[in-house]
Amino acid sequence: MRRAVAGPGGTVRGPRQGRPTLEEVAERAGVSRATVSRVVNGQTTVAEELREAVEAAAAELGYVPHAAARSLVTHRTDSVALILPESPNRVFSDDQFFPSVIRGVASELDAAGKLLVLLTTGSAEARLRAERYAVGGHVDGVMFASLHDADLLPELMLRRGVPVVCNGLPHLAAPCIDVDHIGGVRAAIEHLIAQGRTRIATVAGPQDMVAGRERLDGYRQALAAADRRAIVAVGDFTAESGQAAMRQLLADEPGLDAVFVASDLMAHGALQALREAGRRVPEDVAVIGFDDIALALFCDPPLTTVRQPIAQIGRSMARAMLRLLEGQEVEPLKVLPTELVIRESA
Amino acid sequence: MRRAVAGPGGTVRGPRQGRPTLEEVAERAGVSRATVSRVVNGQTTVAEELREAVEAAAAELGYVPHAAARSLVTHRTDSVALILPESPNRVFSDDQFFPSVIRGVASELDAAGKLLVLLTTGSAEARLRAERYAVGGHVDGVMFASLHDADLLPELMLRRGVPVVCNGLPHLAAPCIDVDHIGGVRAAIEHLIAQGRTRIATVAGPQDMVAGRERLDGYRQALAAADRRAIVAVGDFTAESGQAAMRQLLADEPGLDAVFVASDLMAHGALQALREAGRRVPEDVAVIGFDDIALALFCDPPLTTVRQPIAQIGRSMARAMLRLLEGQEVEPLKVLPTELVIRESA
DNA sequence: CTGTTAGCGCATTCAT
DNA sequence: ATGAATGCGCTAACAG
Repeated sequence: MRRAVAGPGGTVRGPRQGRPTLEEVAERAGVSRATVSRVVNGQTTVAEELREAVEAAAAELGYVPHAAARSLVTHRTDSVALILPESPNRVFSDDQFFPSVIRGVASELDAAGKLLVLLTTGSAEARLRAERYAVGGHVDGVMFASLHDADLLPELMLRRGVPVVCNGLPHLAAPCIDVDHIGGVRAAIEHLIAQGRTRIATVAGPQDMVAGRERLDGYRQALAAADRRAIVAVGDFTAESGQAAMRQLLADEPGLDAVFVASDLMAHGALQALREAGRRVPEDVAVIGFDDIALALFCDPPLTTVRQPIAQIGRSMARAMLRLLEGQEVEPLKVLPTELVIRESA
Repeated sequence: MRRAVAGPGGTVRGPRQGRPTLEEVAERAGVSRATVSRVVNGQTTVAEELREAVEAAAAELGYVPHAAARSLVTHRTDSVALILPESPNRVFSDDQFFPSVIRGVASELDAAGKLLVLLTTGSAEARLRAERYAVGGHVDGVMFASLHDADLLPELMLRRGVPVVCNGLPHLAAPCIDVDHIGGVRAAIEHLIAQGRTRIATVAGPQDMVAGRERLDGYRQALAAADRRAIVAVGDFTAESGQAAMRQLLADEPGLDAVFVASDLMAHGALQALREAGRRVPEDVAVIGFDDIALALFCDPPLTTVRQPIAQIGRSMARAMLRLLEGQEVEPLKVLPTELVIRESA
């Protein structure tokens, strides 16, 4: 038995003390370190007899390879980071977007035996830490969810030779996964027009993000095609901002009879604002959201919305990353389909 | 210059190739590796002149310490794992529990400059990977959220000398953070009794978890104190199971006039079952949930529920882990308060 | 205050 | 098929 190293008050000092090493396994099995290494890494060039001896010794000692030592020589860690460019509070708020992306990524990496490291970069320090973390070789690659235009981290990582996969910033020399924002929004607007709605407004998302811009573009295009006038207010994807923007729209254009809101969370806020103003949905004002998160079902009335396959974004990002790490080719831009889900609000 | 290693098709092989090392920085700055190391690690015992030279050289080369190399000698990684003992699909589902715990953990670790590694252990392989990951020294410590009784991972890690903090399994030689389930449930039942409800049923949670058992205990205790009979069905914390259990209760005891449901998600299912059965809430049947996640507000009618401070569980776990890693004392069991939030369903 | 030296635990040549 | 030797990049004693 190895002596347990303990501090003054009996407190254990340092995480791991008596962890068995390759060398100890080798000694116990009566072979060289190299042989143990071969067995541990599943090479087939080892005599059955020795292999069994090594396996027995490893089991008895409870040997587990030391990650850092191994990664120091292999330059691989078998883990991948997912960077969420918001604060933890925002990432794990009511908005199901990030959790769903994480779910997709996690299940795909899980299946590949890779580990997921989550990093939020809502602050400048957090961004710096993430950079040092990734560049420091803690992970084999980095995935970004829902990027803002001004975020330099992806480029920086690319320059450092870190494999990168993006969501929300195409044309970046890194594979990008996104959805068909414009197509989805056009379907929504056309649905409103087909209903006979004439004054169709929008609550747009933040304009420093592709998702915000393209959903607004889709709205403008569909309206222009029908020769209608655009009525626009801008939010930041939060419920509060949706409520405020809806109030603004009602003030600007009291006669509006429909609104496309660029996220379900904002749509929930917009519904509140409409209720405050005494407008009935959908009789007076039709409302369509975007995302189709669980909340859409719980809205009153249940929200008609453009569904985007959020978890699928995560899965696709993970798969692209896995291919990248294998040195296989990856398509530079993958666009997933969106779909109008009609419920009661429009 | 180091030879760049490239594969056949020009594909880069292995993530990082020409990354500058301590040695190169030292050479460029005209000092020894040790001096560079001192500067990089912020030691004050370096002459101003040399320090500046080193910093300049490091900046020019874009030097970032190699995590594995450092951790190989320091035995520290500055990152901590949070283990979520469910599948990714369950962890990141409608239930806000895990996301909220993650949020609490992330914000606290963030502030301490530590990194968060998320591991889901919903399958046997995932559990094995998590074990090897933690024991392999990838992280400095491991936190468990919402443990099941039969989960051996915490004990296993403890035996391996990995610092552990738990939620959901007390008495385990590892600090445990939990909430006052029993107190919260008793308050709920007393509220129902004060309303004059006489036949009070419960949809209990899974009985292989402390949260499930204690919430049922609280219910039984409060009923016994009032000399009432217990009416019990069991779910697994999902909405579907809540709906099924509620149907069961209505079949078993058509005359019930109140139900305490051990999670908001199950309560949402129960409300559906009650609606199906034509019972009005709260007129015919009062409903109280547990958790106070966002969904509770969106229920129809808005759900009276026992609030537990979920994000606070995460924060407390993180703080306990940080203290553990500092070698400071940590209280073995921390119980956070719960609180009855009265809305319209009871 | 600085440089020299010696490993950390492992995978991987290269001999045998 | 196996073992001996080497080095990944870094920190920490130890001298000076």
